[in-house]
Amino acid sequence: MNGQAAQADPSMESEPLMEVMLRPVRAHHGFEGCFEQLATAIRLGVYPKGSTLPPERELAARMGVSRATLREAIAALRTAGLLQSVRGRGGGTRVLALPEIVPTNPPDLGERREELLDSLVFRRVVEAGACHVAASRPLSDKQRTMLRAALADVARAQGRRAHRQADSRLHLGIATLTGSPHIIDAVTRSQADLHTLLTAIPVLSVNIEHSDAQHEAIVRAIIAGDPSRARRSMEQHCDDTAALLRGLLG
Amino acid sequence: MNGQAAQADPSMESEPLMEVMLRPVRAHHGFEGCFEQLATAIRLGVYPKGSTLPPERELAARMGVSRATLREAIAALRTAGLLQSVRGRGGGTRVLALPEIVPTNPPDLGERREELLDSLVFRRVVEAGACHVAASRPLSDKQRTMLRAALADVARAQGRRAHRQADSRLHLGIATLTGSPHIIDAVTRSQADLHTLLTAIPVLSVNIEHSDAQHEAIVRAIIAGDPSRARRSMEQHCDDTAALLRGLLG
DNA sequence: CAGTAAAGGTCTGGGGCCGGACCATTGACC
DNA sequence: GGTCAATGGTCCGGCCCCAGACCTTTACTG
Repeated sequence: MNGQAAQADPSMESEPLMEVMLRPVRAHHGFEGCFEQLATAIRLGVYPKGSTLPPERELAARMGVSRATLREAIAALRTAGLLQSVRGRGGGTRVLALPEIVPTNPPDLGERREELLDSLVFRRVVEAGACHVAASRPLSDKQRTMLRAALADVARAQGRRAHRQADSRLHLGIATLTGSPHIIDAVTRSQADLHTLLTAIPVLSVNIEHSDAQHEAIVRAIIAGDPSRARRSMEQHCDDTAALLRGLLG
Repeated sequence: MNGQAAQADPSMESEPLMEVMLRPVRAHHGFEGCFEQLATAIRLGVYPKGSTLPPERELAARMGVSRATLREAIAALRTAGLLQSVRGRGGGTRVLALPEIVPTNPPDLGERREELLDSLVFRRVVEAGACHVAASRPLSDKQRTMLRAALADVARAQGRRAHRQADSRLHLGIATLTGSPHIIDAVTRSQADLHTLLTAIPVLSVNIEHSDAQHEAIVRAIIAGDPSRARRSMEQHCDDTAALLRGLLG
């Protein structure tokens, strides 16, 4: 990189900042972005098996792409066997199946190791922050009920996939309580990044019981309106999960 | 929105989650994204007046766009009087001037009020989280020196704009210490969102002194390797800044 | 049973963006 | 002074994506 002009502050080691400041723009990837988001939403259980996506025109508007581009992404998901489209009134695009959780190849994990470790760090920041914010806000009865229901769903989920999805919905549900689109977006992206890796955690009784106890502590702190306790509980939860995952990453 | 199929969990109020889960893909906005990022980098002082941007080919690769698209964004910034290009060896694209900070129209602020309030909430989460992570890591002498230098730059900055830029560089500098691209990205976006609004804070002696004292506490806690104190100090700093800004937003 | 609304399906012309190749300028080096 | 490398500048064919218009299907309603 060329040296800076004289006016630039020499005491500030800003090259690293210049390095990281300009990042990929994500232009020209409408199809890819659509496909990824829809697959992630289905995978995380936001659109469970049997549910119907919003109508195409509405979805295109919400995602900020043309209907043609959206339709291509939906076509690809249909080809993959995840979606089914039915035309006519009362029709729509329905979730047929959940995406296969492909156990990632060790070399692939190796390639993505740094990125996944970064995602773990970021997850801890935003999920703990989300808990703090959620516990700071007055919650409606409806919101408390939603939270308790999501917690109960995790406890009674059978099998690795169902448990993973219920877990994701609980974490995402907490994020929605913050009322902050930025936080929701950050938690969503972090969940999406780590979903496959989180699914690799062995669903052993002892792990589940520990995890369930931590979830309960988090939910209780949020409902009690105790921001510090909510954050600390989530930090502990993220730390324990991260310890397991770091074992997988090597 | 169409009702869900029978299998969908009725106890989970997931409509809000479905609402927020799918967000704009940002397709087909290469030029816009480039322009915005470059203008922000200049505005935040990452590329100060007189400095040279990386060569076009390198910049295009880093931002993941074609050189043609990047050149269009640079051309627009040149037309705006911010950049100057010189061809030939030893040439390059130099920063001529800083973007005008246009004092935003009250109606505009009103339109963006919710978004800016959200950015304040998000800022608190990611900046406090960044401090926590930065204070948790072993820092090199170089990094400590960078931090102290950035702090000194804020203290000696003259005038609203110079002070704002030095302030941004300190916050961004802290983010770089985390070593986490996700955190750096989040802090960058949050700084970019709030930059204009933060510049609107009156640069009164009492405000500056208070802010400087808080900055010092933050830096001291990070250097001391005290994550909780670093986070709390940044939370306090963000809260005090937010209180001023909420006054502006009404 | 006809009309209507709500859904998906198809087609078209045009702009945005891409990757690559090549040209022109400038300064360092031998 | 010629060569070379490092920079910006220009051009081209092609793909992605867009917005809109219009068609077809399906189920509800009066």
